[in-house]
Amino acid sequence: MPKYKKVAELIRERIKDNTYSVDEKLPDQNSLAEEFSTSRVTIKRALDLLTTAGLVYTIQGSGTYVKRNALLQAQSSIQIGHNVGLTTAVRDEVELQSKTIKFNVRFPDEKEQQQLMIDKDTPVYHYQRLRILGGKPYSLENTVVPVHTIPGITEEVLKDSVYRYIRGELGIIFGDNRQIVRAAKPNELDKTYLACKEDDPILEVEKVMFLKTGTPFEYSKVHHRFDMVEMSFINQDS
Amino acid sequence: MPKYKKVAELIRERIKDNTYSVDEKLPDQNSLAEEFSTSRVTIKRALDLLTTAGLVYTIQGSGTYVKRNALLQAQSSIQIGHNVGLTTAVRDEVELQSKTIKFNVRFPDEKEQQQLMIDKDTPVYHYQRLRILGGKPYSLENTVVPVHTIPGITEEVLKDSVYRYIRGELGIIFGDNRQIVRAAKPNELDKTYLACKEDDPILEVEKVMFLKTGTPFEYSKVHHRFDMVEMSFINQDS
DNA sequence: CAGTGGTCTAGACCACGCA
DNA sequence: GCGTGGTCTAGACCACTGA
Repeated sequence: MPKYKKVAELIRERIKDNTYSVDEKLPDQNSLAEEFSTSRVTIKRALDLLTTAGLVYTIQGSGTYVKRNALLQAQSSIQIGHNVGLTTAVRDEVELQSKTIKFNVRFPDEKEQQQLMIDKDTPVYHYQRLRILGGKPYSLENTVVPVHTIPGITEEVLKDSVYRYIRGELGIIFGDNRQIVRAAKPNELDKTYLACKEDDPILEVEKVMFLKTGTPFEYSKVHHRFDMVEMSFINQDS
Repeated sequence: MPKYKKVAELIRERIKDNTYSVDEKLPDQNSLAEEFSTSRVTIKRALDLLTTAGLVYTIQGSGTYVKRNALLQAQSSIQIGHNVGLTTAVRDEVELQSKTIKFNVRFPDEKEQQQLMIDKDTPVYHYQRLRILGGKPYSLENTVVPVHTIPGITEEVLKDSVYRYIRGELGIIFGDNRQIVRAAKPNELDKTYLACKEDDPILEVEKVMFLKTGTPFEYSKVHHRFDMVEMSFINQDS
């Protein structure tokens, strides 16, 4: 682990155990550089990490301060980018299952061509899966994946995790993803598989996943039961 | 503007106008340093910016490459952190209005105390506003703000923009915000003010806004008409 | 093994906050 | 004007890729 990350980790510990407490000013960068036997540039990089993580803020000419809400963020070690995700309103010990409703290969429609940056003659996998948590269905996935980007998807793979297959078996590295979230009315499939009543809303998530190289490799629309899933995220300041 | 930002901006231009095209390798950092009459460290910082912005990716030992989907991001100049927001499914020329339904001062309930990090004796403003776009109501805000953090809110301020008041009049700097998004059934207020039918879903956004210092200054729950608002965001890779 | 990106240093100068 | 953070440099060493 590079030194600037180590230093950031050490300072994070100090914030967590109140060595540097909320609203307090940290020692100046020169002092920190001396204490950690490093250069000021390295200290600056460490503090930048902590700033991005939402633990501290700096005022040029004044100093570096611990944020009022730092302790909320200080628990886990430094991980940025992982700040968005689905939260199921359920405990951990519950069993997660998948049931494949549909699995075939076809050509993409226009929207899929555009989102996946492929032409109309590029074959895609198309599958629908029902996700079940503790015996209760909670979301219905509808996914399209270009065959030439992620080859070798089988019903076996779908029973487990597709992402684990991509990362583990194929050794492919993920990149960004773009999502759009809406509220929607349930369609016939939702009523059938998610046991939605006529007036139960759906949380719809439309998503495009990219590889590190910027190649889109998955376009999906997922319908979630409104009473089992919510999405949370953090907006960084600019 | 610092040099590393200028360099980043110049490289972004080159990607945009195809001087460096998709999937292509950029010149190595030493060459770039020479060309821009700067040091390699500065080039590295510029490339880091572009990486964060999703335009390029690097492979140690190999080089820096333009992402396949770089052009989508290359249009606007470099702005990170602004990647999450509400999108109204409407054009620009339409008029935006606010109608204040309720405005008073009271003490916070338990949830509000916790979210705003205040105790039960700290007075808060509480207001509800209907947002109207081109004559059509599209969202209903329910907002709580501690009086001692943002003093001087009036009905006049509510008619305009509260954020403009905070930033402009009070000169206070915003920081992060945390949001949770859900689908929900409409309540009586929604039916009255948003003209929701019984089976029209609601997109509910619960949000806490923080100052740069980490002090929470606003806790809100906003109900959006499902057919007028969606939320989009980008997840960075880690 | 040559080329490339990732990290680190010591020292310098600038911009800003604050008294 | 002093103390602080923000930027920049030249040079060095290391880690990794790929021929």
